[in-house]
Amino acid sequence: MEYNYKEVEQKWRQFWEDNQTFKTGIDTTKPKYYVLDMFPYPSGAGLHVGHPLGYIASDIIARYKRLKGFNVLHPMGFDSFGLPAEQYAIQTGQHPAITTEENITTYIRQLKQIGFSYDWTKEVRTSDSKYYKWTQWIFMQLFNHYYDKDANKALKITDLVEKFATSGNKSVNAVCDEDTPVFTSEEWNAMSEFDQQSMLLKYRLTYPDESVVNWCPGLGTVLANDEVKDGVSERGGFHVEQKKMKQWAMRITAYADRLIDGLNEVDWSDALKEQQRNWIGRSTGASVKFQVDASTVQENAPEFIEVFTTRVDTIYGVSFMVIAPEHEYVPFLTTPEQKEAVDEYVKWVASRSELDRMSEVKKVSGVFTGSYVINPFNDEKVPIYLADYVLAGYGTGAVMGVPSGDQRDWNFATHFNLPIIPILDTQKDIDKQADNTKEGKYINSGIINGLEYKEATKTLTTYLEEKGIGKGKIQYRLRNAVFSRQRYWGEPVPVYFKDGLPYLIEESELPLDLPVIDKYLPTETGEPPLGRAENWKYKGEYEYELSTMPGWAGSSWYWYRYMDAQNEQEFASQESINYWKAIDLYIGGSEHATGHLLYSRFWNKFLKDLGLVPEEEFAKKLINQGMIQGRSNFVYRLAVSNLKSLAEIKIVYTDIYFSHGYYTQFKNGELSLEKVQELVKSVTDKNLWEGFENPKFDLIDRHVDVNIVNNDILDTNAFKNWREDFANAEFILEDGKYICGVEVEKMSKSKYNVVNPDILVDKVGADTLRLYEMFLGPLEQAKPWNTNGIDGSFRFIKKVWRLFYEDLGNFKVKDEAPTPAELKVLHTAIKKVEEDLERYSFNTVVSTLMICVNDLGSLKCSKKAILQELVILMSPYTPHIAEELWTLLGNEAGTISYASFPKFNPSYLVEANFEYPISINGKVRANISFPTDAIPADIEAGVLANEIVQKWLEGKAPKKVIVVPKRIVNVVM
RNA sequence: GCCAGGGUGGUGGAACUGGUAGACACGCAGGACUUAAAAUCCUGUGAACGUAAGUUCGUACGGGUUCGAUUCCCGUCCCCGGUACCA
Repeated sequence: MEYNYKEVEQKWRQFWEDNQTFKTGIDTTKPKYYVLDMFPYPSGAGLHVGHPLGYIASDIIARYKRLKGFNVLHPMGFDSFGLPAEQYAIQTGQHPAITTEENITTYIRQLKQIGFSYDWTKEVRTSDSKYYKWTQWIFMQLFNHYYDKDANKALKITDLVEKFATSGNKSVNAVCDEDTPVFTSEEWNAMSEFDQQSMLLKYRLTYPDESVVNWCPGLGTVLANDEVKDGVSERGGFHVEQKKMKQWAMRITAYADRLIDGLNEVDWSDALKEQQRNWIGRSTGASVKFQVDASTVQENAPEFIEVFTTRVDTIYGVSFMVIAPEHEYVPFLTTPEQKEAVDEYVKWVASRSELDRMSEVKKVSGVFTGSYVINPFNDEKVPIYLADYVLAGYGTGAVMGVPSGDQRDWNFATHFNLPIIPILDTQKDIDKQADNTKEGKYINSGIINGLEYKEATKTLTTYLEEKGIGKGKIQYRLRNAVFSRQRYWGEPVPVYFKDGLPYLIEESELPLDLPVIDKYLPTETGEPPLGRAENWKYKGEYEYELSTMPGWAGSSWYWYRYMDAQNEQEFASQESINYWKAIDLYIGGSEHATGHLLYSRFWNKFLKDLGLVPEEEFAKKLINQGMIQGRSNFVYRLAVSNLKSLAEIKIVYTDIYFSHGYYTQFKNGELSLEKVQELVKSVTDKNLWEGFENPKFDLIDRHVDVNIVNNDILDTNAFKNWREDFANAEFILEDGKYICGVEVEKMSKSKYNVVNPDILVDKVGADTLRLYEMFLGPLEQAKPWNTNGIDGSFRFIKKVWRLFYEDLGNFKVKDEAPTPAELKVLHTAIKKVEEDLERYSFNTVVSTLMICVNDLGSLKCSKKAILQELVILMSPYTPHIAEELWTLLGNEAGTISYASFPKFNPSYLVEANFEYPISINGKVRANISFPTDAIPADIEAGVLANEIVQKWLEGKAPKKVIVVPKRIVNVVM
């Protein structure tokens, strides 16, 4: 009897839904396990085979943990705010909510087909106002808190106000803007409401700030770096410039140290942790103030320029200073002679994105301002340059140039003919390249001459602090996160403006719903789309914030909402948060390494400070799944042409398609016209070259829908039916097949390489798809999608079925006692499956299951005791067929989901004899055979076993014996 | 550029802690069953040489450490992700 996967799978999906098999609640009698997928953005292209990869893995773990007796929370939802729906709205006028709703419906339908054990009653959508009410609520908490460095946590802003009123801000050790002045309580109390509120903004964890954005005047909007290609907008090709704009910011830097320290307590890959550490970029160094040489500068020029350096010890090697081209000091430092050159340079830089500037480090560019600073240590005059490798937003926007110790500075100095001063006696070849060594003794270095690195740094820092011109400082690469977007489809910021200052709306007024607007573009005056909303004023009077929140707002806390998704009083009840606590296993793409995962950790720490959540880190274990790339297929169309003269080229595209092998020959210049003409004759009587003088041909590659290609072989009939212009296609085959070309590209609609899971579920069933996706390779590795091997997984399912049914359709499972050989096969599998799942090696489990089923097939095993355990073992991977077989074995329907995982018994694996492989002098191989009960303990333990070998060599003493557990690796004679 | 990861047969990959490289699967070739096809089952399948036993080479490339390296170290090349407004 053939296994009818369609019927069986449908039946069990229905069963799970009808019986709410996977609905989870608080159950204190069981240990809890929270396994979560990074929720998807519901794009218009629907779910492709890359999405389920991580979902299948997490589902396997969820099902495995249920078998292990855990109460498992395994939810799914949608990160449904985002740019694509808004772009679509701009193009078509359809409200993003409608687009989003449609896409989510598709996603849910597709997800349900794969048999995930989600508790759908806990679904969340970030664009649902019942959800974003709480995103806005968290924003309000951030606004109402500041970071106290002494308490090392966020505290209420009202506490801060109290402190200001009683003792000013001198004794307050809090994270705030760099330019915050010191004031007394008297001064504070004398301040106007406006000044007090402005001052508090310098402390709040979210605050309005000036930041640089990609401004596109042509579109009247701000663009993501992603939307800018080569200095122009991807959409429309308009000019893009860098512009400063008022934006909400999140004071994530307040948490920088805790974000670094917290990495020690999570089980994430070292690579990912390293990336986060580097992103935060804590560097210890010093800030140094350089006095500006007043003789050449303009009025209002600053007295000092401050730089941050991690190598204060190189200060005597400074031969120039560079400030960012957009630095506010630039106009004051530029001399009249240099003005033209400086203006031109600044203009050029403004046209370049930050990414361009960072990327093209090899090309040195810059311009002299005409002014100088004085090196405080040796009173040397140092020229001030502008260069685009210095970014205004990082540090002080100014750096000191030490060509002998830094390659970029060296390149700059060489380009502008600036001196390169050696500062360490160990530096070599500094006329050819920089040498960044810290070894050796200082030379040409005033007060640190003859000292070594550590002492020198200490001496200099002390000197700086004594003179009040600098201090030891910890600097972070991490910048405060920009939190506004000039977009429509995002959470409105629950803020209104009074007298130019932001105020929160009342909590009771949440959610602040997105207003309805008719067009989704910015306003004519350059305001964000929300500026179009009519009569949208707070209390009918005050202007609301017109920006919306960024994509990451809603995704920075969603795992708590799943715990109690319907709660209208809180973002989740304390009871549920304290039960589920944190995510035990989180699976998602590595592209979120520094975005989502960092912001989420930040918000989680903040919520922890408020006492709302119990854990400092939100995800204990994290696995990054690799990206699935597309694998495009090509057909090769024959084009016939003649080249009479350049003016008279005639090209005719024929309906003849050549198999890939001919294309390869063609590319290598091995395919002659005669050969092509001969091949063409086999499919058509027409002379395609009739009337052509000097005939030529070409093979044109075209993408072909991968869904009508199987194992790179084209389904020629499906191709003819695919599109009208292929209806009359003729094919030049190889070995009777039309073989397509292959290329790895991004998955995209236009390349016809999007493989849709629905089609595969229809063709081979959800179990096969689940099995195959896991079998593809290590979860964490990026790989192109390839459907070629899926038959192997399909065969596995059919083989399992045949363990239960004879060819004639009789159920053959017997209630007999299993043989030792059968038990060995089963228990080998139990051990491997368990071990591999515990280390999240999803692909090797599939091999283990395949070997187990093959072996049981060879043993013609149809014993109930064996098959029952096998079915449980398979159930996380192939739940549908497992459910079916489980009931066929006489168990109650649906109980397999909470059955217990087979217990491994090592005694079934013990052999009577064990062969120890041995090699002598690295070459000759032989085996020593021992009865198992006589295996020497020192071989098991992997220690030297000279005696044993000597005995085996009949008395000859080996020089050296190298033994590893269960193997004598080498005997050196 | 910078940060991080990767490169193993015709293909996807396995080898977990430095210990018999290529498990498992796809594909291919041959065979069995069949009127035939499909399905299924069996055998072979890294390369070179050899009738064979076997020998040599072989984990991107070049070096190093080690009795022993796909694994550790140094250098080079190539591919993928991130690079702060894609999500």
